Amino acid sequence: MSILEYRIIGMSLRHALLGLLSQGSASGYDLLKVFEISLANVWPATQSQLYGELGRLADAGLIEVVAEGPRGRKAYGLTEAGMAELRRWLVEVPPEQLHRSDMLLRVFFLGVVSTEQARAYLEEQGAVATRTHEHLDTIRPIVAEDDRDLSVYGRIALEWGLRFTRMQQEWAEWAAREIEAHTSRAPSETSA
Amino acid sequence: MSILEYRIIGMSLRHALLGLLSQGSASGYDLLKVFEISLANVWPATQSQLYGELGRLADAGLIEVVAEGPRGRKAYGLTEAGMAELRRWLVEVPPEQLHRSDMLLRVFFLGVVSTEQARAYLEEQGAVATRTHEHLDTIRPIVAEDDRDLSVYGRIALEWGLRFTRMQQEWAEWAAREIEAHTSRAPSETSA
DNA sequence: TTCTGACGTTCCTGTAGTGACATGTCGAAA
DNA sequence: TTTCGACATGTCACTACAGGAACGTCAGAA
Repeated sequence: MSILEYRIIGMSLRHALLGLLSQGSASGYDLLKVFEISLANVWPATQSQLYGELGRLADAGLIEVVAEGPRGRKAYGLTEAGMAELRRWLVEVPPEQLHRSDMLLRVFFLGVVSTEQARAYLEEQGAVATRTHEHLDTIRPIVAEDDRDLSVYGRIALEWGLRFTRMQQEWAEWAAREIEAHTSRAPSETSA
Repeated sequence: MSILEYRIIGMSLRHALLGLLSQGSASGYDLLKVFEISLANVWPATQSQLYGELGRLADAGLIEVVAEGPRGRKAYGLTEAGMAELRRWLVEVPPEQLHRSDMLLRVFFLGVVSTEQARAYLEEQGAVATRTHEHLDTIRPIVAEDDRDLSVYGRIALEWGLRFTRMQQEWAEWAAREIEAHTSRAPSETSA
């Protein structure tokens, strides 16, 4: 049996923009703020990427300028074709199951530092996860209170974050214990 | 190019190579096989990236050619400087906490498809996670049996995968139920 | 009035990542 | 002997991404 086979179908910035515009028209600047705040942990994007992509989407007829404002502001809205593309992506294109994981890569090579350093590293990771988890927990009531029709998806995304951070935290603790157990069974020279 | 002007922020392909070479010398072709098989879901890399990076690492003095074989084969090994850099990266450089998540991005916009489609999507995600989990579970005894000194880190990485997939699966089931509950409370028109 | 700061877009440079193609060596089979 | 497939490295063009400089507009404060 071969290791998982998957295809990487990139370009989700495009669909992030379509998704945001499906919830109302906005300018590049507006969208940039959304990326800086609410979408930062999900799909970070920079201004140079964003404006470029908006231009390409407009050329492709997926979005169009629906209003112009002061200072050259252009508000974009989704076209029919854009909405169709968004739906198609959501339903038909399989999501990426796995992505590059800096952390996992490190774990593969933790053996080259001392056991003590490896344990300290994992404890730090657990602590970071705990902090993030607590932060998410803080904003949970705020999201829950927002009872617009769509907010169920906001809650689902938040819950993912909560579960992910808790998992990471428990894993880090388990891993640190595992290293300790391994060390006491077979004490190796501290190699760094 | 001197080591001084060599940038070391981000770019974990570099450290993946150093990590692999820390476990024994290997040629570009050997390393490519490792990326295709065991490192595929952690840090995918292509051949064009790999050979280029090997050249740059050699120029920077972090690795060196330790043997030459037939068909122009060059086996690389880690230098002292390379090992030092690997240790530095592991211990000093903080890992990225968050990365792009295609899946979460989709959840944010699930509202634009019908409730039925959204539920189906989440169930599919749960099923995929379950399959991956089962696959990982299958290879668990193989990893456990390999009792070299370093294998504890292999086990830790595997455990991360197991916990991650279980978390994802439980979350998808929870989310599907959540959507169902939301729908029965406030039945909305199927919008697609 | 002038200055400042937020708004808003455009462009630039450099690096990272992808897929395809080009080049060549070698062993074994037909 | 020819040919084919695995081995092995190298290069190319293109896209994605990051960071920021440059530039103009407008509202309100000093």
